[in-house]
This record gives sequence, C-alpha cells and structure tokens, in this order.
Amino acid sequence: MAQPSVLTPQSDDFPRWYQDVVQKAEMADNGPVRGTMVIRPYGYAIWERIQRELDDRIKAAGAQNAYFPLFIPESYLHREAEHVEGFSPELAVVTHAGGDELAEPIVVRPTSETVIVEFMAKWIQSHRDLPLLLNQWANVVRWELRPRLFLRSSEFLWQEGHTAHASAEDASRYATLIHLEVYNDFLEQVLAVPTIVGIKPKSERFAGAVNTMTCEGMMRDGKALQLATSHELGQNFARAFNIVFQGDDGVSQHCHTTSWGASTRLVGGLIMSHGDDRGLRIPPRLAPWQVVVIAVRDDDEVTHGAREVARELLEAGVRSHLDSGRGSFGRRVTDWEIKGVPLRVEVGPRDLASGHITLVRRDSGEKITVERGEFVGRAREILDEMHDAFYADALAFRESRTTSVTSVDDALVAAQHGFARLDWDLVDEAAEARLKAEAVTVRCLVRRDGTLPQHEEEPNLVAYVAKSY
RNA sequence: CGGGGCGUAGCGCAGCUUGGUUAGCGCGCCUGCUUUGGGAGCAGGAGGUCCCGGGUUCGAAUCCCGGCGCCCCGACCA
Repeated sequence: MAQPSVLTPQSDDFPRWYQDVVQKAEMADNGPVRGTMVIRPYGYAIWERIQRELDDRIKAAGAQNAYFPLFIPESYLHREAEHVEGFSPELAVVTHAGGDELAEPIVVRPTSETVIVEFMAKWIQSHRDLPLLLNQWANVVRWELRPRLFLRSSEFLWQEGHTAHASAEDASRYATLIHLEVYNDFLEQVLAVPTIVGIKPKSERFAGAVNTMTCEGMMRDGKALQLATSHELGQNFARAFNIVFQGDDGVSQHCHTTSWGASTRLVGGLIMSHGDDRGLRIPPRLAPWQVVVIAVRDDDEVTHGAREVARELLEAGVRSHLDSGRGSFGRRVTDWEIKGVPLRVEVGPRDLASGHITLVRRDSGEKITVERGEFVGRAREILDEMHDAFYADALAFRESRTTSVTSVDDALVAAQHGFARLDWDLVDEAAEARLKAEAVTVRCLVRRDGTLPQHEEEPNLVAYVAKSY
C-alpha cells in the first residue's frame, strides 16, 4: 500500500520537490546552455492553454497582435536612463555577425519597449491614431545568475503588450483594465489562483515605469510569486523616442505609454500553487487533458470500452485522453497523478459488466461511481466543481499563512512562513533595508478594502511583505 | 559574484580514506514468457572518454596541481 513516494515530499525539501515534478511530469529539461530551458510537449501543452486563455482576453480588451524583432540596436536601450540601468546587468549582446565585428553591438531583447516605442513614434501622428494597442508573443533573454526551470530562465516565452494613449488617465485606465480583466481574471477563473492585486513600491518598480501593478500569488511553501505585471510608463518612453501626436486642439504633445506581461513563469506558478506530494494538480479549466480514460487491461473488449468512453467525452467538449492498457495499472495511475490530470476514469471488465463508471478526482482522491448513461454529464459537473475547490483550497492555504502585524519585527517573523500585512506607513527606507537584509521584500501595496491604489502616496495603504521567487 | 555541496551507464548512487583482477548496485532500457482493478514477476541482454587537462607511480575513478560544469543558500529579476 504505502509506497515510498516517487517525489521528494514538499515538507522535506520544497525546491527538490519542484524539480522532481518538472522532471517526472515531463514538463521541461535544462537546455545545453546554462539557464536555457527545453519545454517538453506536456509542459508546452500547458503553456499553449495559458496562451489561448490570455490571448482571447487580450483581444477582447482591444489589443492586436504584432511581431517585433529579436535584435535591438544597443543605442535604443540607452535612450531611457532608468530602463538601461535596470536591464544592463542581464543583457546578452551580439558583437560579431557575418564573420565581422559589428559597428554597433546588437542587444537580444530583454523586453521590447524600446523597439516598439520607436515604431509607435513613426505610426502615430494624430490623436486619431490613439489609442494604439499592441501585443506580441515572443521569447526574450535576460541573463540569469541563478536559473530555475520556468521560474527564472535566461530565455523565456511571454506576451508583452505595449500601448500608447493620449492622456495619463487613458493610459492608467487601460493598464488597469488589462491587469484586472486579463491577468487577474485569468488567474482566478482559469488558473484557480487567488491573488493579491496591488502596486509595487518604488523600489520594486519596472525600470522606467511610473507605476507598476502586480498580481502576487502564494506558493505552497509560503513564498510569493509575481504572476503578471502591468506598467504605466508615463511619458518617459514617449519623450525618449519622441512619440508625439497632435491633439484636436492643434497642440502637439507626448503620448502616455503602458506595457504589461505574463510569461512561462506562470507554469511554475501553477506547479507551486496547486501541486502536492503526489505531483502536479492542474485546475480543470486549464488542463490540456481534463480527463484521462484508463483501460484497466490490454484486451480488445476493455480497450474498446475505454475508447468509447473517451470518444463520448470528446464529443461533449471535454478534453480527454485515452490510456490504452499497456503496462501495469498502478504505474499508469501514478504517472497520471504526477501529471495532474484533474479526473481519471477507470474502465475495466467489472465496469463494463455492471454498467457503471468509476471516476477519481485528482484533487481529493475521491472515487465516484456513476451510471454509464449519466457519466458524461457527471464528469462535466465534477470538473466544474473542481475549479472552485482548487480556488478555495489555495485561498484557505494563503489565509492560513497570512498574518496581520503591527511592526517590522513581527513582519520579519511572519514572512518566514508566509505573507505579513502591515501599515505601509511603518515601512520607511530603513525598514525596507532591514527586510531586504533577510531576503524579505514589500511585494505590493493595497488599499484597506483590498482594491488597487492609484499610487503609493495614498494614505492608509497596507503593505504585503514576504519572501519571494 | 560570495558561502556550502557534488561531478562514476539515461536517472539516482556505492567504490576514493588505505592506488592493484574484467568498475559495481538500484531504477530505467532491450528480448522472451507469465501478468495487468494502485509504482508487476522470472530469465536472459545492451549500455562507461569514472567531468576535462597536466603531474606522481610499474600501475590512478582513487593521490597532487590547474581548469570546467552542475545543484542548494544569498545579492538581481518575469
């Protein structure tokens, strides 16, 4: 019965558990160059689901996809002082090409603000050209000192949105819309991860931004992970790249720009938000395969029965996968548990004879026996219920590890195992330095009612502090 | 880049202290048979630049010197 666990238990060594899951669920491998990542088919299927859900929401918010080059003239980076300062340490720079040294080095994009804004300047003349709402799906390179698969790799995949607006209010409104209706909606409604939606303090802001919003999630080890961010860039880039439009009053002025991104880090967030000692647990709306149909034996009758079951699920719009009966039953069950498929259907001679179907939930392990004729409907109901169960479970965990405190000392204690909430007024520069000395940072600032502040000078803000990835 | 750990078969490791047959073990892989309702069993088999370079020695996985790489913990970040 009690087998030695396949994975390192989370409580023994969380980072090790994470690596085990990534490996044994066949999500990814390390690439040959340090910090690079090979995303395997199962990991990529998850990413494709994430892409699909985000892309639909981005388009619903009015942005259009486009593509800008991987190579950026180094001089572009230098045009915005804070931007270049922020990214210089992690740039990969091409100095040679075509057998010669280049006159001007080329930077491999760490993010595309500079090229995209350069072209916005070319395309925007009039207020009638605004807002300009662009998004691209791309790879970017940031040379990482300490890489971890999905969480921090030197090359990663993401979407980066870039928009230009006539006024600061429009820019702010749009960045907030993206943040709430694209990112937070996806995180809660698809990834089933409850988030703290807030703004970054100045010390944690994106290089070149005037305001950075974040969705912070809590991982199963109590650490925070930034799952998505949206930036108001003010007129910083518009000035540096001369994006000027003529208003309806005939006056020329600089645009206000925004940028916003979410990356393959989300896959890491998925693993660490929901995973347990048996492996991954994928919330049903995200799962590439929502149901795996396991033929208990490798004989014609059972395999045929299982195939029928899988087919009926597919016809009902449930993403299902057939595991025909090769290999031992127990082994296959374990493998699918590691991969985190939400619902398992076991089809064997007994089920075929009795006219029943056995469903097993990955989240709770509960076995449910249903009539053959009703099982598709039941499966869909259970998948629906599971989304809420995933969310409630993650929320309960976060609440159990969030402590309200009234001093920086207490915050440091609480941050050893989770989030600490305290008045932002209590965190002056010296306090931030003290936190940082113990690897604790201010993750974000929120209003007392939990809503998103406009800026960090608002009175009565609450700070969430934690260790983070 | 600082602190710690480690490089031996695809993966995980033993062997190294005290140099000496043909370098082992578990898992995985291949073949066959028996199995299949919670990580299958038996039999046979394939698979190695012992991280790299140099040195000591009759002889080096083992000892010495120098590199490189990986992992964990920090500083930086999606």
